[in-house]
Amino acid sequence: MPELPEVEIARRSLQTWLKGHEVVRAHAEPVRVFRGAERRDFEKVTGKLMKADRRGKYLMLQFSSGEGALCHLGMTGKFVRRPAGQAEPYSRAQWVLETGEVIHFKDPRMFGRIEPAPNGEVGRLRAIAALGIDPLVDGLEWQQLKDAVGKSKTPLKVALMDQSRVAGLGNIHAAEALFRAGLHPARKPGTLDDAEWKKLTQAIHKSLAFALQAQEGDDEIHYVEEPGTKNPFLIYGRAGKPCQRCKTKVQSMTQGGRTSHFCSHCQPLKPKKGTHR
DNA sequence: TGACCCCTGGCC
DNA sequence: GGCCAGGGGTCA
Repeated sequence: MPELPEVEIARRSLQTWLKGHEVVRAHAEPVRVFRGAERRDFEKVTGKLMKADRRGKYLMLQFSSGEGALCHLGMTGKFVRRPAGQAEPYSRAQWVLETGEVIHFKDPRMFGRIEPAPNGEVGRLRAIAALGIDPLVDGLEWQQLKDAVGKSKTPLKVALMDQSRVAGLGNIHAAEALFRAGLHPARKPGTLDDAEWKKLTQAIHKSLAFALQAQEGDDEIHYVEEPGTKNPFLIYGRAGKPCQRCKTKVQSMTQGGRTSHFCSHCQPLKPKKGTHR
């Protein structure tokens, strides 16, 4: 599931692939990915890639034609580079380079989104204006996290996934950060003390850094997996299995319509008295 | 603020 | 064969 790190990798890949090249033709399939946007406008998104920015899980691309695009990978969206003439399953949009190579936006489930817009408007679209702090672009200090999330009345994990507060965390990295910080996903944000906000901020940066370094120069993230498992994460997707730290059985619960995984021992709901401050 | 919906591959 | 995954938009 693309969260901030995967989108950042996509951004870097596009920059690499398009550097020194030119999109000579853009084509969009008649699919949901384009939502309300004029699909035909995508065909104007050509030329050299001038700028590739990311904010949260959104990519903002600007081209020398003057036309750009706002892209969201959704759950299964991905940019791939293929040789000329090679069919790509689930390709929803294509950029053809002067070399004949094709950059496909593939997205089997079509939760992704592409919105063509003139360069000057790409960064001002409503979806972008609504985003909160991006931990990589803006940096994220613990006071900022406390300000953005601390007043929320929703469970901590739900608040962390609220893109208008912190932009870029999804179900996986929110769960990972909470585990690293030793915080229960159902804690009320208002009950965290400063030490816990500091821990959580560090944990967010660590979780994102882990994902970004796991990628190592390739065009997609290859998480390092524990031997014998298919799951590289500390807590995400480990329901019913022993916690990697304390061997307590990992719990799962539904929050905001998403599954949350946590360890009731490492992430107690009631903060331990006297261990902080 | 929360429920519902979109969509389909993959897993049980 | 059926259910689950889930980001984000929309609507009550």
